[in-house]
Amino acid sequence: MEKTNPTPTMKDVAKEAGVALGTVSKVVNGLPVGESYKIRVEEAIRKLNYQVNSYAQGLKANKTHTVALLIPNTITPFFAALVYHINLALLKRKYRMLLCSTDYDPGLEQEYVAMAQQNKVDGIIGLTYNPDLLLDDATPFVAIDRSISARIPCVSSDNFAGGQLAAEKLADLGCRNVAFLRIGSSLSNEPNKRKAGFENGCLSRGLTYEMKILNDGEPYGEFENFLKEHRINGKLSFDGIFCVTDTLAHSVIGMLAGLGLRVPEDVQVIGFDGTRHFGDQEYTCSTIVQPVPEIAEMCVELLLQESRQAKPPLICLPVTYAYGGTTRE
Amino acid sequence: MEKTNPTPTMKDVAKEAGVALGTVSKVVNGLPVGESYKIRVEEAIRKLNYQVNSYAQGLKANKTHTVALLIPNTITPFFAALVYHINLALLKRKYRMLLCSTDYDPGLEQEYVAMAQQNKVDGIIGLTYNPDLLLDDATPFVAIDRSISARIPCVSSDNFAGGQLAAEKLADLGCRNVAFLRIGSSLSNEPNKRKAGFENGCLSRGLTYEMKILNDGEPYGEFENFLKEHRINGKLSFDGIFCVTDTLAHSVIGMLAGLGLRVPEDVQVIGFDGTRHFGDQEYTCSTIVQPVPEIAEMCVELLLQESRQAKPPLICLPVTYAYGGTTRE
DNA sequence: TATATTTGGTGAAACGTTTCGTATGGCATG
DNA sequence: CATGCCATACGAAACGTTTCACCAAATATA
Repeated sequence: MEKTNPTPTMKDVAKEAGVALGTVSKVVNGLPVGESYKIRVEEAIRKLNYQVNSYAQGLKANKTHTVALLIPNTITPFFAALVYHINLALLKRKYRMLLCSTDYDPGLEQEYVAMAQQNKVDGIIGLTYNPDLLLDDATPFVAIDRSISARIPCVSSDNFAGGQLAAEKLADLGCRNVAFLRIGSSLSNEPNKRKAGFENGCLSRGLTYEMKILNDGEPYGEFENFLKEHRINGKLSFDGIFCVTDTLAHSVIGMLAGLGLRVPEDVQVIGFDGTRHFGDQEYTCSTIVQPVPEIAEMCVELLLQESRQAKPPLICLPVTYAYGGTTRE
Repeated sequence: MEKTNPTPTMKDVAKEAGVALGTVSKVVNGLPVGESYKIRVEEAIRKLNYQVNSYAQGLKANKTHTVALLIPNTITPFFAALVYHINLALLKRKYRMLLCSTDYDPGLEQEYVAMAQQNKVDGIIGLTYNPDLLLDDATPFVAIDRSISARIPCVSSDNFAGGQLAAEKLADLGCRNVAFLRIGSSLSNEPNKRKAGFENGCLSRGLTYEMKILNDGEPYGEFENFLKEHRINGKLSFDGIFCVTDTLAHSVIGMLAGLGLRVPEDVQVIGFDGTRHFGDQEYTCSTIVQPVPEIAEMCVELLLQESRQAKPPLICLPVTYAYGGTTRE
């Protein structure tokens, strides 16, 4: 009578195949084994529908083939794209992904890090906002966008060059007076780099410019006031806007439409990130594109590479401009 | 001399505290232990910075506090919102989430399921498209949107009612001739339910209607043709459009603008999903809102509830209408 | 044919928990 | 003061792998 084992173990397979435990282990792990043994074991595995217990594996090998990703949320399109492409890069290397959505909460970030380490993931990729995140040095860590410490590698896009590119593009498209728009006083400093680059670009191209930080609470009212202050004889005193993110750009475009201003005829708008609908070729606005697939690939590569480098690299990837209907081209 | 143990175990803690292994285990798991013991153990844990090895735990208890989520991608806003809210619901119960992005690939879906089961996650939540997905009955499974088998509970929003609501809303807002738009011949059947509901609503309100499936490849050209066919004396023969998703609605609105048609003055547009930018109060278009937080909560609840019910429930959650600027109100 | 050498399968030990039968100390009872 | 009982800490066994020292068989060498 066949004894139906609910979840067969290596021992069961060994018995079924009439071989030793270690032999089964070798077959499972692809180590060299005599052909006849291999066949018998594989048959037994099929017959019993055996699957390795990766928790036993993890316990023994202290390796889990799992990486934790810390990210504020999955809804912001840039984050969503990051999650997607990091998942892809991990899948390619047969790694699994533990998703940790932190909501920008430093406490939660720390909690997730502790959990990830306790959970013995093989590494952590983090886009975090806790300036004094506590890391053990047993678990490799790669930061995105924000350098955490001198010991931690960091991958980001070239935010300064992006700001500069936006200014140059607006200048090329005929703008003379431009504005930089961002929301709130974010904890991160990419916006500052984008702003600095934009400023630099404006200066080198002789554009007059204006910087405006919208209040997080009610950007609409503030933006309207901003526009009123800059309207002379019914005409806007600027003809180009660089928004710190595409999301903000979308809002701004909506507000402009609500105020009877045409984009790109009256004002040209450039965003930042390179958001687009999935599978769609079209960008949702003219934008500075972050190379998300490359960022993802680089993070995973750095995280999983065998040799820790003495001096952790700070990678800065190039950005590009893409037309998305909110500029003249 | 203090021996610096790289990763202390329960045994180390026991030695440090001068108690037995089992006592440490009890303290760690919050089981009743004499107060003096508890204090000594907790002190030792702090001193050694001990953390439980959850792989040993998983091996022993056959419980991992981890749930796998299968979803086509994280970029489509509806999916992104699902991921976010399911993560939240899991976090509340101190569960972790293994994210499996499947790209609509049935093979990859099956692979992930096998991996999840092998990995001994405590359960799987899946929005999948493989009609003959193979599941073992050891791992609880909850389906989203698509009922997989009679043995598997399924959570979805009321797509039929949503379609109906869209028709009624358009009727209320003064439309007389409307169109239903979708892209491609998706494998899923929610679009069909939305269409059926819409049809039903149109009939009961006396609207004339038209159904159009846009080709996945080049929706723009097709849509333009569709419009041309329905233009009589320069005027469109319909005044309301119901799009099967918000994403499609956005594209359609862009196309309409490109053709010189005003939304909502010339045509009113209603989407489906309830997409909005993160933290923003505003919907990106007028839309039928899926109750994503409730869907997430329900999935997790069903998955983790102790008692498997004899007859797995098919949950159908109510949808609502929300104004987003692309209708009269 | 006898010995050295290699090849490759064997199975016990160990990874860090949880569990549970056993042992011990304290307290109540007669 | 002796006995019985209860509460609770103890620690060995088990979970399912991987690893490695050991051993048997097969081949090569003299």
